[in-house]
Amino acid sequence: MDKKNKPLSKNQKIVLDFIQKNKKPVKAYSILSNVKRKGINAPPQVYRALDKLIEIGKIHRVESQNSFVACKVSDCDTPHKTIFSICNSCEIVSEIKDSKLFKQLKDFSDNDGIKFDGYNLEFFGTCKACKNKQPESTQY
Amino acid sequence: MDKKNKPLSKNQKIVLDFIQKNKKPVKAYSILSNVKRKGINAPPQVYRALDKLIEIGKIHRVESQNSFVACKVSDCDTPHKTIFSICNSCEIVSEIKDSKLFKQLKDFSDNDGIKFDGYNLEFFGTCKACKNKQPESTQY
DNA sequence: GAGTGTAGTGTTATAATATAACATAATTTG
DNA sequence: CAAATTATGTTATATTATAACACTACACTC
Repeated sequence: MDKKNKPLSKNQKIVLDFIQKNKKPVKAYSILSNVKRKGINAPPQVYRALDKLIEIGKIHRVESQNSFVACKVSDCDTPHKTIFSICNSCEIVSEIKDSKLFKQLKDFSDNDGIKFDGYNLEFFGTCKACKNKQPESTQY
Repeated sequence: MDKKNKPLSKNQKIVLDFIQKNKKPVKAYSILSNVKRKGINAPPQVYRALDKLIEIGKIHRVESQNSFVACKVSDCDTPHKTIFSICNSCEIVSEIKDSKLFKQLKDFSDNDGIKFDGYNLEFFGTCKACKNKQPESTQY
């Protein structure tokens, strides 16, 4: 159950390192080309590491971008309980921590009374920085 | 502004028809192979139709599956305001209508006070039918 | 109704994302 | 240490999506 405390393998470390260095989400093939000099040669090596890192909650997949981002939530040891905001303009992705929303999503059940194991929520909009850059746009 | 009332083009109709016939989300290349006899020959023709249908809210993209599903919400004329439940076992996708959750997501703003233009929420779990099929699994 | 703009179509080629399959090595774990 | 599990390395290929270009259909207006 303490998957997250298990030491990472060599390739997993290399891939995680690279993702953590980046502010923005990174693509699988961008990872690949950037870690080639560390001995990772082919896509499967990257994807395997990604799968494992996702499984233990160290990174998340940004579904709408096919990209990967390091988890910013300290106690997040599971996948699929994620809330992101994504800027349509600069594509910056932020992980949202909102305990009210967390709780709501965790407790949500559908019409059949089914509760869910996980969720992924992605908000789309224009981030503060990008809004300031384009004051001429019809904001209101 | 009444994009949704504009008549669909030939290819848009063909693609929408096929998607609406299917209970489950369909993949782009599955659409392609199924509408070849209607004169759609190549991926770009499918993807263009999909893009437009998404834009006018007739269909939605299920991000975690790279698949497409017809909109079940009658007055949904915009993309990116979607809530789905997805069964991990049978991959059935249902569009969730929950006015409380709708409102919450619509009104949500982040720490910067930024409101968002849209969102996509996907819940993952096991649907009722699949739970009944596997009563031996550790449910509780 | 000729000119112009916009949206749609058809086609070829290719880019970008992801996995199958197989052989081998390293590491737990009973 | 034997067995089982996990990770690695590699080649090939599957899947998903778009670029680029030529052409057509229709709507609008002058």
